[in-house]
Amino acid sequence: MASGSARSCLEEAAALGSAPPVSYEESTMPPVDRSVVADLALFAGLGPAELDEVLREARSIRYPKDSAVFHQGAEADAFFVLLHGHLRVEKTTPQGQQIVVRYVSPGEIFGVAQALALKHYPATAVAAVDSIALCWPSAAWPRLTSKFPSLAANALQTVGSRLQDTQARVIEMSSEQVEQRVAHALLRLANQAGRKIETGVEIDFPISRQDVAEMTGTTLHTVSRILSAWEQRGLVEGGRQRIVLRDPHKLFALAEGRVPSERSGG
Amino acid sequence: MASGSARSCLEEAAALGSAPPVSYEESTMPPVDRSVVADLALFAGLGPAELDEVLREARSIRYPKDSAVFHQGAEADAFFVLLHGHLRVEKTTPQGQQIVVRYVSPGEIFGVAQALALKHYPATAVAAVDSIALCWPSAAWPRLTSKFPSLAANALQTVGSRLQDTQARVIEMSSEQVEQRVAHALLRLANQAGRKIETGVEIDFPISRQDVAEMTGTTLHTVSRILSAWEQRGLVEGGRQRIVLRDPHKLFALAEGRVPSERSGG
DNA sequence: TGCGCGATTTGCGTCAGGACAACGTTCTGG
DNA sequence: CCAGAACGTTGTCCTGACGCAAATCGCGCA
Repeated sequence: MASGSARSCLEEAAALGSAPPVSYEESTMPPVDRSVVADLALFAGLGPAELDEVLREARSIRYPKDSAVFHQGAEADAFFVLLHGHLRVEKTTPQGQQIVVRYVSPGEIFGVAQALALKHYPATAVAAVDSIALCWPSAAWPRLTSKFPSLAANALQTVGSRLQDTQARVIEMSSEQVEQRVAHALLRLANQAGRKIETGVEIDFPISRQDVAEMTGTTLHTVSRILSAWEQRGLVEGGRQRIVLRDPHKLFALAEGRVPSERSGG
Repeated sequence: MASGSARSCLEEAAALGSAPPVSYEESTMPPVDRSVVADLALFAGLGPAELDEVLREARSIRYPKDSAVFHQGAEADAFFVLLHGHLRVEKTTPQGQQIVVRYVSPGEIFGVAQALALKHYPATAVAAVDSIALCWPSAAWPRLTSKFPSLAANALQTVGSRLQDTQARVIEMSSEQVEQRVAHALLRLANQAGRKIETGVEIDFPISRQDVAEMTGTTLHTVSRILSAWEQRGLVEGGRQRIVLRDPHKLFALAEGRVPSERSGG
């Protein structure tokens, strides 16, 4: 609900185009240096000159923690690549319940609604920590992809792997107990945003029990209970909006189905 | 497990190329006439000549009911477009449980694993009724998309809308009761494969309670109970591997959350 | 340093829905 | 026409997870 204080991509662009006294940086500073994106998967296969051409239309925008990059239902006027930070992508059901769809990590393309023939963003993206993203107007997408087919191919792969993830999640929700789903969710988070510390792997951004509940289709109460039990067994280490996996291997075994949670039997 | 008796796409192609006494049809018959695919969304934007070029590499294959088009885990050596019939796409969990991922309707592209950078099919596709599909070797995909960028764009939209559907399903499973999920599943099926008959809308292919259970993450027992209750209330009409929606509107209301199932309270 | 709010923990009651079991019904093949 | 199998229906029991509610903790801010 805290509507972002950050300007949207198009507002930036409009300001750039219309402001009569164009400042030095705005007129001549390349929006982004290609070194920061040269090895992103999305741009694999593009030469330096081509990269510059693509980046010429981009703007770099900073999103403070808890600000929204875009809102569910808003007109999809831009697409993005995350450079730094982490975003939480969430959907709200007609009944008002929120669901965390996924987290975006640096290097990922997101908000490509226009490429999927959507006129509006299907979800809301919120900065979980201070973040920086590149941003292009949606109108640039057809032009860029027709000129650089590898962009479309790479985007297709990205969307495809996202589809795989989402289907995996459907399967988890169909076939697994809550405890296994939570384990899977944490492992996935650690995998894509884990930071190795002495006592294990820490998830690199603030995440509440509520967030985990919204990722796994359960309630914060249940998540809290599960994490408490795991903490007693030395599997994880909790804290305010903080989770450390102390024994990812054992957690994985638990996620896979064996290793009963509490039961004495077996 | 009934491994299809149908030849795979590549076996067909190999047979075509290597069989010494090439028969008349095999050597000269165009694999498919463009009239049968001219108005498929996938090929929107291609001229007749281009269409012919794309179709030149395709083969048309018939899949009898219950035969597999491809198996989960098999090498992804082809991609397909369904011309006629209906396919059930299912995944098997490591624990052996099966999940129905979706149904494929005529006109849809499927099995594009290669485009998503997968070497193996992530799911199994089985003909729910006798079906016919066009089939291209996976190797043709990069060539075709680089020559006809609209193909990639269209595929991206297809995969994107599939992603939307899957996410919608995740949200349903997170936030809805079993009964609502079953209602949603039936409405979706009716929507994409419904046939209007006197008493309502019939789902156009054989579908068992087990199948519905695998779509909604529940058990066939629960599905059976729910359908029985609905039948008593005149919402649906059952039968062996057959479901007719007699009152889609009321079913929709039920799926949306209001209209309690049984409760007497108000 | 003390206050206040949001995050977290935890106990308890309840119930939807899964497990088990038995039976009825409709196809299929000989 | 009959046997057998696959599909579907129903009843009973039981458990895991949700809802409610209250206590507690920890961080940020003044």
